[in-house]
Amino acid sequence: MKMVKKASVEPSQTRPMRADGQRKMAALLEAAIQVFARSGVDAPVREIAEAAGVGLGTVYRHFPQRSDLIVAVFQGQVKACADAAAVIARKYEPAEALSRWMQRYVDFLGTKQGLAAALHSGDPAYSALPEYFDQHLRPALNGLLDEAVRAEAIRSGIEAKELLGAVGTLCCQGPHMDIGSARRMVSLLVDGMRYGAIKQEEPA
Amino acid sequence: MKMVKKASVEPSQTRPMRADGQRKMAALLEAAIQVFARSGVDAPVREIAEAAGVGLGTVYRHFPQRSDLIVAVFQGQVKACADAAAVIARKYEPAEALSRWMQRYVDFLGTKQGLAAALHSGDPAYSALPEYFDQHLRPALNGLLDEAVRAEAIRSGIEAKELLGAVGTLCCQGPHMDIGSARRMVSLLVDGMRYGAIKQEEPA
DNA sequence: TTGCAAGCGGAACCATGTTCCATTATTGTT
DNA sequence: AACAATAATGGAACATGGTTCCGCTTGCAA
Repeated sequence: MKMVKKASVEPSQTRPMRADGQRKMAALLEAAIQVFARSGVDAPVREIAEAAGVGLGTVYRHFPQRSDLIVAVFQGQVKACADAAAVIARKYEPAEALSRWMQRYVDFLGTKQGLAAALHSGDPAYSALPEYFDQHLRPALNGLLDEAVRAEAIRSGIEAKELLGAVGTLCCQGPHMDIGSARRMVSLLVDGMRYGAIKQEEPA
Repeated sequence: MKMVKKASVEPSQTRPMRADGQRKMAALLEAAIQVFARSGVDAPVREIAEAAGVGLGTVYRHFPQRSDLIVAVFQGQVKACADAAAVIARKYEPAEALSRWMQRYVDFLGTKQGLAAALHSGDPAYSALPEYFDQHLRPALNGLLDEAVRAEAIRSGIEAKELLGAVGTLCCQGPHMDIGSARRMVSLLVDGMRYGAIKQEEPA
């Protein structure tokens, strides 16, 4: 059992991807990044295939579901967003940290045309997305939430999953996608949590 | 110039709709109500046509855009929701009235599978919806908002349109559409407005 | 060099929204 | 009552976009 070098994505216990396969996959990822940025995450698959100089079948071979492609493209940024929580928590007091991280998440979603919408579409083609996001972001948010509650800066009893979902929906105001509006509404949401805090602070 | 009886929808300054036309239109509306309730507002047009025992062409003759059909089906309920604002305002203090009306709106949107999503989809087929909703609901909400601000129960500077949009998005959590979650998040939003009020009340 | 499984391309299929037009039905007029 | 004008109908046809399928090609190990 020789361990040949593995491609970034490989089924365990099996041979590594063929060289040309890896090449196409990389081209696909590259193209998807471009196309998603230009036309949003709901760009036609054909468009991505063409941009990558690849057949449709090849797209589906590497990314059986549309959402697999999206996850592949954004996983780095999702992780970065999750990691930002700890950094922010170190710099600010709990409630402020929570607020800032929420805005950080808004900034991420808000600049990916169609991502937020896809996240909540319920379209089976995107089914893997909510799971992926929740799995990675919930722990991060939960940490911030716990600290803020412990500091009595916000009310308790808020579900991270619910909050995450709310931010996601607030970021999908159609195509006009006014990120400023999303930011204001999320800010209102955070203030709502402060309103029920044990220690009632003076609002700015 | 004899005023013949007019169909519910008729271009001004023109002959009334033919008798069979009115019949089909009524059947269509009837069927749409059923189908929307059963399969959501994004049900295939063909399904509605079939349910009404009508050809596809007939659907598009009476409702050139998909959204026209939706508006026709829900206009009564939208108006009722708008009218509820005045009633509620008479019964409760300003902030409470605002809160209750917002929940009223959530209840409306939340029980119409897919309506909230359509409202924010940006899909040109639904383009008339946001306009219609905004036009009818904004004045209602503005009244409540003004009173609450005047009573110094909430902060000022909140845009009714933005708030309406936010509630709409919060109501489209995919198909699972947990109305409880939407209610909690909207409640948080309202509390957020209270947090910035001049007179800071004691939270419950 | 050669055999074969991995990988490829894109035609074909399905679902859905929308348009078009030959056919049918209603209605005011004669 | 018969007719002409035209409103209204139904559904085939077109467009778009996701997904599947399969015969051909190619990298790789023997």
